[in-house]
Amino acid sequence: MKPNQIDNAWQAASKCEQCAIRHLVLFANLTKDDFDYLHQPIKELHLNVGETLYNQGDEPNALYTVRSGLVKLVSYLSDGSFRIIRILKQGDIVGLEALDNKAYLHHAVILKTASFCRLPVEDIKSLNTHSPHLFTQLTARWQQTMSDADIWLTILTKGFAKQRVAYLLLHLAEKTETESCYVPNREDMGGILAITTETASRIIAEFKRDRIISFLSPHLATIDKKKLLVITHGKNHDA
Amino acid sequence: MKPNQIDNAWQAASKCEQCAIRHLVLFANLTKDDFDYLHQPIKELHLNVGETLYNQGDEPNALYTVRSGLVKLVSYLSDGSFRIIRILKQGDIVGLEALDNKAYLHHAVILKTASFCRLPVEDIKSLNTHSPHLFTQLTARWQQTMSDADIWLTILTKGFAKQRVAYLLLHLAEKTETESCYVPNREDMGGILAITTETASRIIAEFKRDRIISFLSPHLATIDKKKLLVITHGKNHDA
DNA sequence: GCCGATGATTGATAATTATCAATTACAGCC
DNA sequence: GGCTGTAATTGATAATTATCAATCATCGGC
Repeated sequence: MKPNQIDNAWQAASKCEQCAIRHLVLFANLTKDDFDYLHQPIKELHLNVGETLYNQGDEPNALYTVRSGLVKLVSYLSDGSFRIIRILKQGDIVGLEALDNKAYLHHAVILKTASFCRLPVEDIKSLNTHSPHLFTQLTARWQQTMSDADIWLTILTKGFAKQRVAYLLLHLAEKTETESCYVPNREDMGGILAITTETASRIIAEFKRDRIISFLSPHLATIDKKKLLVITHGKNHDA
Repeated sequence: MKPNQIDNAWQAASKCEQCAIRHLVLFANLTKDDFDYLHQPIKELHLNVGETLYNQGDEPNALYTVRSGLVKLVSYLSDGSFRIIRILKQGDIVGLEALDNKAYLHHAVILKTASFCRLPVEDIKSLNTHSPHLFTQLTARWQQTMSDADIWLTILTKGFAKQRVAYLLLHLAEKTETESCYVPNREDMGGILAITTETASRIIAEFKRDRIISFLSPHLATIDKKKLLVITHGKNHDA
């Protein structure tokens, strides 16, 4: 290793330590010594809406921490249709499967302009071998991913399309700090909820008429959580 | 530690090393030395159909390897309905969330008489800290769990009830060594596919009439994979 | 062999959703 | 401002599924 490479790594490390969202990310409980095992500087990536972080089947050599923005994980089925497997937000890890040296399982596509930290697989592995601090976080991340998958299953599963849309909006609202909430386009909502674009559109249109949702911009809206919760719970018998 | 405890651990360890399905399980690539870190003997558990390995919310102090049988992971929703999150078979790990010290996320209920190895969380953690061999396997297991969850999502997601039932049967057939395949009762099929018991029943009855499935016993049947695959792909326009 | 209980099946009907086909809204661009 | 392409919405209809309600099978126990 050349000295300047090490310097770079150190720089990156010290940057990591000062990271504003460090409490949210994989490196949350590393010590200063642990950063020695990062042999490359941690690079930051910026991507715009519609761009791709990686594709299904790509050889995985890094995982990514979402610093800001939103990312969807998309899986294409044999019949050409697609499903959205999960939506990831600040602090989430994308591409955890890289650690298992398997090809990426999904396409990772930007929904809302996003920035990432790129964590090379080899560094993560060596860090894990030499220091025990990462393991706890990795465990927590896997855990997080699994329970997210469970929530996704629940959304898909619970009741009729209208209830599912309501549940999805509430779930998306949890992913935002502010009062406004990201609303996917109708096709993507269909891809998440296993309904057609038209059904998604009809329901959102109805919600708009009922003042349950108000759009501030094409993909940003405020929602009436109380009403949505009622809808989630079952059928409401009012006009 | 008392000598006899150590002896017990060693015994268990040497048993693990001779385990007939060791290539399938979490300890697949441990060395003899690694087993030193198991401070309790690995206990084996046998449970019958309908019995519970653990309940949602239980304090988790162990994970389990399925040695034989089938287990369903069940999650109850706020409205009293339930969903089956996954079905686990030989070699799979149950209760991986225990490593994160979180309560178990599901109920684990026996579908087909099963035996388990009980792996205490503390042992797994200490083993992981002291030896690098477990990490690879744990990674692989998490990975496995995630891609299983993906498949589950796909099953739930792809097309109409009939297609989903077909897909489920094919998936269950993969979980069996023999030609015959475990078929859940209609209520459980509903819990997996997010359809009603009646719909599940109608479809299975139709499959029976069409000789796509033939029951050998209430929960065991041979299936015509080719026909099921056709159904999976979309609608078939024959009587 | 009979009984009771549980699960599976079937029927009739209403509610929900997909499908096909326009139409409308809107942003970007010349 | 008009044009164009994309996304959203709406309508009409058929297909699918839920719901409610019986009926049928089967298995264990007596």
